[in-house]
Amino acid sequence: MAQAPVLTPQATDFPRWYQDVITKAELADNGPVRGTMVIRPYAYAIWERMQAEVDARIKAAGAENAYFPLFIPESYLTREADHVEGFSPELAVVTVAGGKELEEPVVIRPTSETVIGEFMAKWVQSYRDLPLRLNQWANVVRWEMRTRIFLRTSEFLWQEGHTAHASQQDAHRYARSILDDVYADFMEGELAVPVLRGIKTRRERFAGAINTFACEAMMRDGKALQMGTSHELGQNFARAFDIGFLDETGARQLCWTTSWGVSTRMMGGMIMCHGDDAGLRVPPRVAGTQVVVLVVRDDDAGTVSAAARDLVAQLAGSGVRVRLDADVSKAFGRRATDWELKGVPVRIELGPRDLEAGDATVVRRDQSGKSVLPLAELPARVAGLLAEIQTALFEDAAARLRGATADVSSVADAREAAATGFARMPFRAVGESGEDELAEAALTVRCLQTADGGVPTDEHDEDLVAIIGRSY
RNA sequence: CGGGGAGUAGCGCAGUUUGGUUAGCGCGCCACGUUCGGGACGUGGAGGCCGGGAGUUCAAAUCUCCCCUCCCCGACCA
Repeated sequence: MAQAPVLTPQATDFPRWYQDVITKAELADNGPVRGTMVIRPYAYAIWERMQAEVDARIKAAGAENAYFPLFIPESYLTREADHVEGFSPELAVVTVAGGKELEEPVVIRPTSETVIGEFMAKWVQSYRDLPLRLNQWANVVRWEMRTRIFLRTSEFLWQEGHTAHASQQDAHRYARSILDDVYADFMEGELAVPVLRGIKTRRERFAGAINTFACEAMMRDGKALQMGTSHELGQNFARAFDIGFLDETGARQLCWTTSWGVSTRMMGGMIMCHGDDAGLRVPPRVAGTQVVVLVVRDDDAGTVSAAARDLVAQLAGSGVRVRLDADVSKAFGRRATDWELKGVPVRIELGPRDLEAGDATVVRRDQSGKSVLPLAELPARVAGLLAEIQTALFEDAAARLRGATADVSSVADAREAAATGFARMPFRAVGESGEDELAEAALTVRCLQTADGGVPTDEHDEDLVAIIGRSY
C-alpha cells in the first residue's frame, strides 16, 4: 500500500524535488552542451500557452512583432559602456565561419538592444514615427557560470520588446504599462503567480538602463524569482546608436528607449510556485492539457472507452483542452500518479461502475479527494471547475507570500527573516553598506516599493521600502 | 571561476579501495499468460565503446594524466 514517494519531498531537498519533477513529468532534459536544455512536448505546450497570452497583451499594448538576426557584430556591443561591461563576461562569440577566421568576430545575441537600436535609428526620422514599438520572440545565449534548467540556461527562449519614444515621460509610462498590463497581469491572471512589483536598486539594474522595473515572485521554498523586467534605458542607447528625430519645431532630439522581457524562466517559476510533493500543479489557463479522461477499466465490448471518447469529444467541442487516457493495459494507479505528476488540473475517471450509475469520478489536482458527478452534467461544469482551480492556486500562492513576508527594521532582522521568506524594511535603513552586508548572507534587495506596496517612479522617491530575500 | 559531490542500460544504483572468467541489481521496456476502481504478478527476452581522450600493464569500469558534463554552496544573471 504505502509506496515510496514519487518525488523527493520538497521539505527534504527542494532543489532535488525540482530536478525530479522536471524529469518525471517529462518537462525537459539537459542538452549535450553545457547549460543547454531540451524542452519536451509537455512543457513546450505550456510555453506555447504562455507565449499566446503574453503576445496578445503585448499587441494590446501597441507593439508589433518583428525579427532581428541572431548574430550581432561584436563592435555593436561595445558602443554602450555599461551594456558591454555587463554582458561581455557571458558572451558566446563566433570567430571562425565557413572555415575562415572572421574579420570581425560575431556575437550570438545575449539580448538585442544593440541591433534593434541600429535599425531604430534608420526607421525613426520624425516625431511622427514615434513611438516605435517592437517585440521579438527569439532565443538568446548567455554563458552563465552556473546553470539551472529553465531558471538560468546558456540558451533560453524569450520575448524582448524594444521601444523608442519622444519623451522620457512617455518612455517611463510605457515601461510601466508593460510591467502592469502585460507582465503582472499575465503572471497573476494566467500563471496564478502573485508578484511583487517594484524597481531595482542601482546594483541590480539592467546593464545600460537608468531604471529597471521588475516582477518578483516567491517560490515554495521562500526564495525569490525575478519573473520579468521592464527597463527605462534613458537616452543611453539612443546616444550610442544615434536614434534621433526632428520634433515639431524642427529641432533634432534624441529618443528615449525602453526594453522588456520575459523568458522560459517563467516555466521554472510556475513549477516552483505551484508544485507539491505529488508533482506539478499546472494552472488551467496555461495548461496544455486541462482535463484528462481516464478509462479505469473496460469491458470486452469497449463500452467504457466509447463513453470516454464521447465525453472527450464533447469537452473538446466546448473548448476544453482535453486528452484521453484509455491505455487500460497499464495499471490504474500508475496512470493516476503519472497524471498527478504532470499536474493536469482535472482528472475524470470513468469505469464500468461509474457508467452504470451514469456518473463520473472527478479529481481536482489542487485538492485531495474525489467527487462523483453525473456524467451528463460534466460538459457544462468543467469550465467552472477549471476557473475555480485557477483561483484556488492563486489564492494558495498569495497566502503563502503574505505568510512568509515579515516587516523588520534592521538589516540584522532582515537577515533572519529572509532565511525563510521575504523581509520588508525601509530602504533608508539599508543603504549602500546594508546591501553589502546582505550580500554576505547571500541576500539581495529584490525590489523597492512605495510604502503602500506600489511601484515607485525611481530610486529618488521618498520612503522607499526594500523587499529583501534569497533569490534564484 | 573557487569549494564540495558525482558520471556504469531509458531512470536509480552496486562493482573501483586491493586491476584478472562473459560487468551485475531494482525500476522501466518487449512477448505471452493471470490480473485490473490508487504505483499488479509470473515466465521468457531486448538493451552497455563502464562520460571522452591519452598513458601504464600480459590484462583497465578499476591505476596515472588531460578534457567534458551534471548536482550542491558562493561570486554573475531573464
